[in-house]
Order: sequence, then structure tokens, then C-alpha cells
Amino acid sequence: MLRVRFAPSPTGYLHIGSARTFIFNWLYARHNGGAMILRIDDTDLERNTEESLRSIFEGLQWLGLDWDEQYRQSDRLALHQKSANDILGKGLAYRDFTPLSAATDEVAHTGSAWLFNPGQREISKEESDRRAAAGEPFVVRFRVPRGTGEAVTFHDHVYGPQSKQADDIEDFALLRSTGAPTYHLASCADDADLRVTHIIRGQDHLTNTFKHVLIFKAAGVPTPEFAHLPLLVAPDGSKLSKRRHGPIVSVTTWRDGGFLPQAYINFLCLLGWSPKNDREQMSREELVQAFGFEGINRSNAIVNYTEEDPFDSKAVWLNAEHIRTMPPADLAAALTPIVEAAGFSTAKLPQITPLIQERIRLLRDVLTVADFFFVDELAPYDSAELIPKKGDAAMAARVLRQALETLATAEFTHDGLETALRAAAESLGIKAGQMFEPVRVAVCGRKTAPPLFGTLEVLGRETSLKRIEKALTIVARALLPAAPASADVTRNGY
RNA sequence: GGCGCUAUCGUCUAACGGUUAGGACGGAGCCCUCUCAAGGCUUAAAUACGGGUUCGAUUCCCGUUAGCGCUACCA
Repeated sequence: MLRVRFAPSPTGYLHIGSARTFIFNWLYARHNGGAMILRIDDTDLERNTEESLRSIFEGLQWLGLDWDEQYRQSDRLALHQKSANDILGKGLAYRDFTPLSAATDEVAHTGSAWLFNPGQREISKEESDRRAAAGEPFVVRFRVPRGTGEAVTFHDHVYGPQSKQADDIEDFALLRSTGAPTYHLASCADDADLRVTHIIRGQDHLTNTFKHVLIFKAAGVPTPEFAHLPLLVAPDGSKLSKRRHGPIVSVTTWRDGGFLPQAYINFLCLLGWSPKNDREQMSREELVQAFGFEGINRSNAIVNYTEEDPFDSKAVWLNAEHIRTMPPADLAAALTPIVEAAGFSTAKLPQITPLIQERIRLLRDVLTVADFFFVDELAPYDSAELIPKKGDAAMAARVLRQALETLATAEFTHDGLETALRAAAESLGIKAGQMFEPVRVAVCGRKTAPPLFGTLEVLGRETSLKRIEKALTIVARALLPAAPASADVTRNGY
């Protein structure tokens, strides 16, 4: 049975890179009918926060991907300690009694790589046991084989065969002086105990894997398969961090920015993985179907963003593609919480949605693209906006008066409105566009808006007429001769 | 410093050792059109550098350069 795990440590919000690691693990599990394990790696008591834990679950919940089993490392300390003591008992690890301060000084002053503290490896079992029993503090270190010329090797499903001289690996810690396990030990002990068959994680763990292979061998358990993922980095190539790159590294920022989870997952998958057939927009099912280690890339991928454009343009495009191709009813449902949060009624959303579906790229765009459907009173706009191309204020006034008359009796359907308004334009002897433009501005408050007939239909006769009347008064004011008495008004008007 | 990994358009990427180096986003232009979108068409834009191996290297090998990672009693 294939088993994979995602093991975040609750020391921050859910990071975009972590989300992708989760997604790749999930895809691999689902593609192969395996089990997905969520393990909270909370062995660093000092840095763990409940807030962070909440944020991780919040992010995963939004992605909408499930898992089959869930564990918390802090519940499993006994297992970790037993594992470390087994290795110690076999003589494959040793106690290091070097005081913490002395050790750090050593590291700081040494120019070359630190490998182990002098003298500690040679302490006899008897002396070691005696000093430990006497209460002297120590850390348990792995006894990395030295001077034997042997290499630690493993095969990575993404990076291929990996090898490193044991002599280049330092005697890393297994247990701290508090008795708490280190990440390396806890991670391996749990992976073994949970029978994880494939470890899929960030490439930042590639060199740690040599240590892990050593631990698995020492523990006498089968070594899992490995697949390391290229990292997600900032445009300057540096690691994405909240401090340097801001909220863009947090999954919730994308959620709040108006991304569909499916589109976000789709985008993340395309960063460092390719289906190799030029497919871009893919559903969750298609991703599960297509996913495999063969498509994973080896070089880091940049998440493109700028101050002005916080979201990668490809992510935005992909989101728009998903929005355009989803059933309107689903889109309306996705839009509902956003419209509600803005304090508007969602009653007309089902009719509004088809009009904006191919015009919004992020869900929150509904608030800027369809605002005029929701408000009672249009925001003030410049009277000049009402003047049609190659026309003047007088033409605008004529158009609006005609529109008032036409719309008072026209059938309020898309086709009925189109016929009526086109006929109205003809009767005025102007181009259709010259007719539509003032009406559009009158009912939408701006020139850029969804198609006019559908818009009028959704707005309804009453609101449409009211807004056109209002526009007419605005034009009429602009048409007033510039009499001395109204000079001030005119000047202020502009 | 030591060790490890990586290197194709601005970005994401494709290319059994043989292609006019392909696609997508973004950019530019044109078409369609009631505005905006969407859609269609066109276009600019890349194999980091230097050596090999080979009839032939984006592809294999070596070196250089650059970037990233690890080098903690963090994960």
C-alpha cells in the first residue's frame, strides 16, 4: 500500500510552497490509490503556535483536498525516544557531553565545516552511561562512519542517483539535551512507524536525506522512496519569505484575493511540473490522472509578482479560465459570500453572473465590475461621460429623452431592448453606438460595462428609467448657457 | 569556506543526439464588435559561457560563471 505524508510544522501560516508540496503528495496518492497522511511536525515547542496550526488547517480546508490519516508529532515523543535509544544501544550513536555554549563557539570560530566535537565519539560506553546517570547533560549524536571511504547513496525520483561521502556529513543530533527529539530523528521515526512509502518534499531537504538514509539504516527499517520538489522562489531567485516578500507567500492571501481553489491548485501544479502535452487548464481529476514524477522539473520556479501586480499573471489568467468555464450557478455560489461581505443583496446574482462571467478574472472583481447592479444610487460621474462619440451635450440630451420614451414601453428582454433601441437610434438619425453610449453611462455610471441589453434587462424598467432621468438632469445642467449668475457653478462644475 | 543541487524566450515550460528550438502567460499589432471583455489572426522574444565526445549537440562529459540548498541541541 502506497503511503505519502505532508508534514508541516506549525511555525507560521500555510506557505505557498507548503501548499504545493501538499498538492503533489495528494496527487501522487490519489493517482496511485494510496493513502495521504497529514502529520503536524511540532517538535519545536518554542516556535509552535496554535494560531499557526489554525492557519494551516484553514488553508488546507480552502484547497478542498482531503487526507486519510492525521497525527501530531508531539503525541509521539515516546516513539522518537525509543528509536533514538535503540540506535544508541547499537552503538550507532553516542552521547556528546560538550556544553552548549562551547559547541556554538566552536562552530563560530571554525572556518571549515564542523563535523563533530573532539573527544566525544571516543568516550566508552561505561563512562558515557555513568556520566548520563550522574545527570550530566548531553545530546545524542549519530555516529557517522568516518575514514572508511564509504558513500551514502539513494535514488531520487526527480533528481536521480544521489551520493555523498560519509566523511562530509557531520555527526548530527538525534536527541537534544532536553531529551526532545530533533527534526531528523522524529521525522524518520514517524515515517518508519507510519509506514510511509514515498517521501515527497521540498528540495531544501535533498541534502538532509543523506542523514535520513543513515537513520533508517541504523534503525533497521526499510528506506522509503524519495522525490524532491524544486523550490518556489521570488522573482529575484531568493527563497519566498513573509518578511521579505509579504503576504503573497500565504495561501490565504490568494484565497482572499479572489482565486478559485481549483485554479490555484492548477497554477501551483504548473510550477515545477508539466503534463508535457501543452495542457494548461486542468481540472482536479485531470491533474490526478496526469500526475507523475516524470513530469517534475529540477530547477526552481519563480512565482512572479510585483508591487502593483501582486498575483502572478499566469495564475490570474488561469483563474479567469476556470471562472469562464464553470457552470454559472457554481460561479454565482462562489461570488455570493463576497457580495454579501460587501453588504449587498445577492438576489439578482444569478442573473448578473452570466453578464460578468467572462469579464472577471478574480472573484472579487465582481465588486468593481458589477457594482452598479447592487447600489441604489450611482456614484457621481462626469457629465462629459454621457456625450457620445462625434456628438455633443445636445445629442446626449436627445438620446436620453428618446431612451426614456422608448424604454417606457419597450419589452424588457434582451432582444426586445435591442430592437427598440436600434429603432430609436434610427429615428434620431444617429449611429447605434451613439445611442447606446449615453444610455450605458446613464445606467452604469461609466463607459466600460457589460453588454447593454442584458444589463438593462437585469436592472429592470424602473431602475433604468430612474437613472436615465437623473442623467438627463445632469446633461441639462451642462447645457445651461453660461450666464453671469451661474458662472461660479459652471467653474465648480468642472 | 565545505558539501550538494540547478541553468531553454521577461515568466511557466516542451523538444528518443537530427525540429525553421514548440506551447502558454505577459507585451505589440490587426480582425470581430454597442463599450469592456471573450474569441480569431499576426508579431517580437530563449538554449549562460568555454572546451570536448560525435557525421551531428538544447540534449552526453569536463571546466567556468551564476543561482539555490544544507552545513544548529530549527524544521
